[in-house]
Amino acid sequence: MGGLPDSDRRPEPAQRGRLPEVRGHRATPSRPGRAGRRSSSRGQMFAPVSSKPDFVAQEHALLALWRDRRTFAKLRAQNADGPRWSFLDGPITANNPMGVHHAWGRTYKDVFQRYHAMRGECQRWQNGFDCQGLWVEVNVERELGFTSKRDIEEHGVAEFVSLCKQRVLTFAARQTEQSIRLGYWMDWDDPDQLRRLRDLLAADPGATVTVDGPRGPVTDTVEMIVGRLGMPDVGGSYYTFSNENNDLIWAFLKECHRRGWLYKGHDTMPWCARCGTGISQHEMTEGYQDREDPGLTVRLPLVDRPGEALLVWTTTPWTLTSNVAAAVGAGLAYVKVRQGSDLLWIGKGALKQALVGPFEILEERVGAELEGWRYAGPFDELPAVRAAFAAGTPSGAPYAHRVVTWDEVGEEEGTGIVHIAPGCGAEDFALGKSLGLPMIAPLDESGIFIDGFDALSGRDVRDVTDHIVERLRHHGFFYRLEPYLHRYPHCWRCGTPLVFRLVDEWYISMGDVYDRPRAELTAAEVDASLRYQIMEVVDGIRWIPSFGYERELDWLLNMHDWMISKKRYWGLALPIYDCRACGAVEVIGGRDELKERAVEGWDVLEGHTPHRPYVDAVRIACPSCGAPVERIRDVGNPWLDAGIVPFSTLHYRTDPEEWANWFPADFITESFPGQFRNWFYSLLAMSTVLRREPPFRTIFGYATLFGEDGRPMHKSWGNAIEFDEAAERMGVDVMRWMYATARPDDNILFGWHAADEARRELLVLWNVYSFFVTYARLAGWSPERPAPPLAERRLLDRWILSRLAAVSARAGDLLGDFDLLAAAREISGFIDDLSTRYVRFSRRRFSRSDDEADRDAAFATLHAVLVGLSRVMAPVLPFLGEALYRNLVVAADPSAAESVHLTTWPAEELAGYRDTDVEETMDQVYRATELVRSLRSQSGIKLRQPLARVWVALPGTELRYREDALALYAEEVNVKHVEVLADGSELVDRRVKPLLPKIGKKLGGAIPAVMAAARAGEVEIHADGSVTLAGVTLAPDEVEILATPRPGTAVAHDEGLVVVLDTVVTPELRAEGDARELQRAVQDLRREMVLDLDERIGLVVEAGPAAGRIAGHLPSVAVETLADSFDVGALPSGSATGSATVQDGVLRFAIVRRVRPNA
RNA sequence: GGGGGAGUAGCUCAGCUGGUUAGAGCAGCCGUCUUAUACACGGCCGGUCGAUGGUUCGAGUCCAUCCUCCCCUACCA
Repeated sequence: MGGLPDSDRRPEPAQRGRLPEVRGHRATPSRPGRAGRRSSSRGQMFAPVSSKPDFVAQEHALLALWRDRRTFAKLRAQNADGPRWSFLDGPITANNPMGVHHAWGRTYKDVFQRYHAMRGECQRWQNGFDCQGLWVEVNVERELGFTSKRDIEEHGVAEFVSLCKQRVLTFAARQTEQSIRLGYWMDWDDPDQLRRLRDLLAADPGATVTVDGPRGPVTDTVEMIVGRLGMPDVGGSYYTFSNENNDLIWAFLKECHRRGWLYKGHDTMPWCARCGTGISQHEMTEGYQDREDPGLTVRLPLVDRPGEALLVWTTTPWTLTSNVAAAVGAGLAYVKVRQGSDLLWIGKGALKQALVGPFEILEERVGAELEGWRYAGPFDELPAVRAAFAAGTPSGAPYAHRVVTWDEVGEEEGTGIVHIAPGCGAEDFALGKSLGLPMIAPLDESGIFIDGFDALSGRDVRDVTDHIVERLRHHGFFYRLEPYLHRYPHCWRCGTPLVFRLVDEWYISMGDVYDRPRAELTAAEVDASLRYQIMEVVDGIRWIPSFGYERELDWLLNMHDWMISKKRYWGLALPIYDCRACGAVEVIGGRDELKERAVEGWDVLEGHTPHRPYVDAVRIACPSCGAPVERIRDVGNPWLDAGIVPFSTLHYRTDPEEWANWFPADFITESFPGQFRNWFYSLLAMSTVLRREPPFRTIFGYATLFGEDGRPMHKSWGNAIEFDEAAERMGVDVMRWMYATARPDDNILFGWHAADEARRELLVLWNVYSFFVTYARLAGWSPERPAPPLAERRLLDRWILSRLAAVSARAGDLLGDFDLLAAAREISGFIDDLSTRYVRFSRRRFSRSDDEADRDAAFATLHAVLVGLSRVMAPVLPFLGEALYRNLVVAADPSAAESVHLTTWPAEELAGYRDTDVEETMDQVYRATELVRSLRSQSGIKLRQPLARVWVALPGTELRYREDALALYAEEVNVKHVEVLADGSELVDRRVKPLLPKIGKKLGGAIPAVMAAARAGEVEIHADGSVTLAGVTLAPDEVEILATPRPGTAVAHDEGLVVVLDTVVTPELRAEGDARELQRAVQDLRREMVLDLDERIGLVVEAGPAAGRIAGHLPSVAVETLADSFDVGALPSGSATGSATVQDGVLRFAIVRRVRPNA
C-alpha cells in the first residue's frame, strides 16, 4: 500500500479539524506533550514515500479509509448550513456496467461538486438512475431468449416487469460500486442493500421489509420500498421508476391535456417490427445506418393509353402491395420513350439513371398533363386492395389507381414518378390524406402481412422481396432491379430496419411554427405555441460550449410534436383514458386521483407500483358518457421519466418550500450527442409547461469518447477498455487526469498510451513529494520547526509560493466557471515549475547541513507548497491529493482536518504569498539560465565544470531583487561571477522593438518603414525614453528596449536577453571541475552499492598527479559524499572501487563501508 | 439537401479581440544533470497552418469559393 502513512492507524481526533497551517511558521511551535511523543527521533514525522508508487493500491487503501472514517458524511455535515449549490444529476441508465465514457462525465460531475464543497456550499449529492423503457426490456428479453412481444405476453407481463426492475437494481448496484471506485462522491445506496431488495423482489414482492433511511427505519412491502427509493425517507440515489416520479409525470400530462396539447394522432410512423412499437422523431437519428436495399423499377400499364406504361421506382418492394397512386411533379417535364415494343412514361431528367439500353423519345408533356391518368396496379386482385378501392374515396365513388401531382417529386433519383402508398410512408400518408386517397395498411405490429394479401398473408415483411419481384416478373410489371445503397432508419435499440405503419400514437403538441423571426412575435403568439415558450426558457440558460444554445433552439424550431406513447410493457403507464363509447379523453393527474376516480380494479393496483399489468386493471367512469373506461395500454417515452426529475427529486409536490431552495439547478452536465432532443429537451419542455422557467442555470456539455485509434470502442476491434480494467490497471486518478486535460467539446481518444502520458505527469509530482519526504525524514525536519518569515526567505522560495498562490486563485476561478481543462492546465504548469525549476534549483538546500536556517526555509517552503497543491488538486485528483495531505499534514498535526476533502479552497489563505515582481524576476533568471545551458552545450563544457564569468544583458526593464537574483543565477549556471552589461557595452547593442498591437492602428502604412529602421538599428533614443524610428516618434510605452548581441561574439540570446560566457577553463577551474567529477562518480558508486542516503563511508583516492591537483578540493568532496575520512593512496583490496574521468585520464577511488550490510 | 464544428510537425493537440521569427507533449535521433536513481532536463529533426482568391501596412487568425472529415438536421420514393 504505497505511500499511505502509518498515522492512518492512529485513532481519530475527537474534535473537527481546523485547517492546516500553511503560512510560514507557526506562532506557537507546538504543545510540548505532543512534540515529545512523536518527533524526538527522526523519521517519525512523515511516513516514507516510495518513488515508485502503486497508485491503484493506494486508491483502494484510501477508499477503505474514507469508508471507515465516514469522511463523506463528515463533509456533508460540515457544509450543512452553507449556502446551497444545486447540482442535478442526469440519470445514467441502470442497464449495464458503466463504461469509461461514463467515467468521463462522472469526473466532471465529481470535480465541480467537490470544488463547491470546498467553497463550503451545501449540496444534495444525489445520483440518479434511469430505469424504465425499452433499454431494459430489450436486455431482459435477450436474457430470456425472447424474440417477440408474444413471448412476453406468454411469460406474463407482471413477471416480465419484475425482471426489468430486478435488472435495474442489479446494475444500479454495479454502477454504484464502480462510481465509488472512481472516487465519485455521492449519497450512494449500499450496493448490497440494492441486491438484497432485488432478491426479495424476485422471491416475494409483497413481503414486508425494513430498511434504514436517513430519518430512521422504513417499513413497507418490498415492491413499495423499491418504489420509494431515493425519496427523503429512504434516501440514496433517485430512480426514475419511483412512484413519485411516475406520479409527477401524470400531473404533467394532465396539465398538457388541460391546455389542450395532448392528442391522439393517426399517422404512418416508423415502426420496429421486432420491438413492436413506433419510433419517435426524437429517437430516429441514432438509428440511421447505411443499408443495401433492392432498387426496383416497375412498369404500371396505363388503362386509357393502351401499350403505354408509367415507370416508378421504390426501395421497399413490399409497399407496392399498398400502392394507390403515382405522383408526378406538376411542373416537371415527362417524356414518352420507345424501348423495343415498350412505350414508357418517365421524367425527362431521370432518363439517364432510370432506363437501361437504347431508347427513342416520342413525346414530351409537363406533369400537370398526366394528372388523372389511370393505371393498373401490380396487386389489384388482392382482397385487401379490392376492398379498399371499392370503399373508395370520401365522396363514395369507387377508386382506381391514378396519377396525382405532388410538389415533392424530384428527378435526381428514381424515375421522376413516385409510387405512393399512404399506409406505408409518412409523406405518402400526408399526401393521401390531403387528396382523400384510400389507405392500405398491410402489416401487423410484428411486421407480418395481415389477411387479405393472399400468398403474402402471414409472411414477414423482411422476407418477401423475392416473392414480390417474381410475381411482378410473371405479370409483366417488372422493369429492372439493382441493389441500392442508402441511409435507412433502424431501431436504435435492437438494430432492426424500420418499416412504416399506420398507427394511433399519443402526442404533445409543440405548437405552431411562425414564419417570422422570434423577435417579431407577439406575446399572444408565444403563449399559443409551446415551442416558443421553451425557446424563451432556453434564452435564460448559459450553454457551455456556446453552440449548444443555437443547437437547442434549432431543434426546437424544427421538431415535430412529441410522440410520447410506446406500445410496450416496462415503463411509465400513460394515464390516458380514451373512452371507446363516446371518444372523450381523460387524463389522470396522480395516484390519489386515480383512486378517487376508480370505478373498478383499484384493489388490483393497490399495493403495487403504478406499472403494468396492475395499473391496467383500473377503470374510471367516462366524464362525458359515464361508461367505464380502461387506460390505454401504451407506456410512456422514457425521456418523460428523466425530464421530470427537477420536480420529482426536489419534492415539488410534497415540500414546495424545499423544492424552491434547490430549483432551478445551478448546474447540469451531460454528453452532448443526442441530449438536445432527449434529456435537455424533456427537462426544458416539462419545466416550461409546469413553471415556464429554466430548470437549470448552466449546462456544460462534452463530446464523445473513442478508442485510441479514433474509432468507437468496440470489443471486436480490440480498442475497447472496460471501466473496471482501466481503474485497476491505470488507476482512477490517472483516468481522471486524462479527462481533466481533454477538451470537452472535442472527442477524446482513450487508451493505454494516453494513460501512460497522464501517469508520467502525475509521477513528476509524486517524485517531488517523495523527494521532500525522503529528505525531511533524513533531516528530521518537521512542520513545527520555526522557519524564517517569508520576507527573509530566498527569492526561489518566495517565487514558488507566489506561483502557488496564483495557481490556486486562477484554478479556483476557472473551476467556478466550469472550465476544468484550464484549471488542470494551471495545475500542470505548476507541477512543471515546481519540479523543473524549484526543486531542481534548490535540491542541495535540502541535503546539506551547513546552513540550517536556509535548509529549514527550503523545507518549510516545499512543505507549504505541497500541502497547498494537495488542496488545489483535491477535486480533480482526490486520491493523490489525499495521500499527500494525510502524510504531510494529518500525520504531523492531529488537530488538522483529517482529510484534504474536509479543507476549504486555499486561494484566500494563500493570497498573501503573491508577488508578481518576484515571478517576473524569476522568469528572467530562468531564461538566462537556459541560455547558459545552451552555450555550455555548444562548447562542450559540462555544467559541472565551474567557469569564471558570465555577462548578462537584460531587456530594458529593471531587474528587481537584483542581488538575490544574480546570486541564484551564479549558483545555477556554476560560474564565479555574474556581470550585468550596461547599455554602453561593446558586447551588445540596444535595439528597439515597437509594440505592434499598440501602434499598428495608429501608424498603418508607415509600419514597414518603422520596422525596417528598428531592425537596422537606425534609432534615436530620447532622454524621456521615447524613440524616433524612420521619422516617427514613439512613446516609451509603445516600444520595448531589447539587447541584441553584436556580430562576432559567442553568445546566446533570446528576446532581448543576452548572455556571454567566458569559456576559458583555467587549471584552477579544471581542478575544481575534476573534483566535482570525482564527487559525482563517488555518488554514482554509492548508488550502485545501494547505500542508505545517510550512510557514512570512508573514501580512498588513488595517489597520482590527478589526486594531487585536486587535493585542495578533497575535503569538500568528502563532505558532499558523506565520507568521514578520506585518504590518498593505494586502494584497499576488497572494497568497492570506481573511477572518474578527469583532465589527464582516469582517477580511481574506493569506498570503504563503515557498517556491514545487514548488520 | 440545409445548419454547425474541424482541418496547424509522423501522432495528439495549443495558438487570446489579426501583430511580423507558429508552439507543447508523444514518437525518432543526440546529449545533459543527478543520492528525486526504472526520476528529470536540454538540443536536434520535423510544418507552403487543407486549397485558391480577397481585405489589410501585416492573415494560422477576418471574408469568399472549393476540397476532406465529424456532428446536428431533413419527407426524397
